[in-house]
Amino acid sequence: MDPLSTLCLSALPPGLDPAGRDFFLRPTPDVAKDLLGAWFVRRVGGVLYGARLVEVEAYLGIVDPAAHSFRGRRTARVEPMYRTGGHLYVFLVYGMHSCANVVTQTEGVPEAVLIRAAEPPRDSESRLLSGPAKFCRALAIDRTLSGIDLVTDPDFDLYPDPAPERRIAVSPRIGVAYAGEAASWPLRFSLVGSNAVSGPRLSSRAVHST
DNA sequence: CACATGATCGCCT
DNA sequence: GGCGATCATGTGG
Repeated sequence: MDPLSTLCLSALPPGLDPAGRDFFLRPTPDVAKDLLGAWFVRRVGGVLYGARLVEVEAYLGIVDPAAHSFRGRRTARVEPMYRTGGHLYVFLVYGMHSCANVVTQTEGVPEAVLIRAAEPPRDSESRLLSGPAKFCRALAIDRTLSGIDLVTDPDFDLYPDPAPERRIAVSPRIGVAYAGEAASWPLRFSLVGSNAVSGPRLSSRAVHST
């Protein structure tokens, strides 16, 4: 069955405004934290689908050994990371899974936020998007969408949370052991208490208020 | 619950 | 040629 159908939205919660360009033209960890609680929405065949982001990671570009753009690497795959903030960068990992990033910062500064997990509109399938590849699968996102602009594309929108949750868990990024010291940088952010967060359950992690 | 493993291929050196 | 910004399934405690 079509996984998208479980993300069908009859209507968005009231009082939401789509993120404009400026939202994305800020330090990447700030954008990452402000993406928590945001609704990621797309339209397919006139129908609205979406989910609420609960876990993200910041990738800091040329100085970040875990980033695909480390040391300015610029290939066809990574090209969307060099565009202005608000674009989408999608790549394939392990030959079978897609992962989606929201590009940050101004044109030429290749930083991004990896979307790691989201909550579906109805709580019954709470783990459907609890991982970066599961998020992409559930929303039918693949590499053909790499490079689209979330700010101007009529079929995609991002609605930041107007009343952000203050309890944000901060931890090291997942799956980047190859990056040496950078593997321990505190660049993974998640909403405390969400059922949809990926990976090991939070237990004794640092919790931070913003 | 914790760990281990196989699947599968585009991307870069 | 080597290896992933992962997931589902399997085993054992």
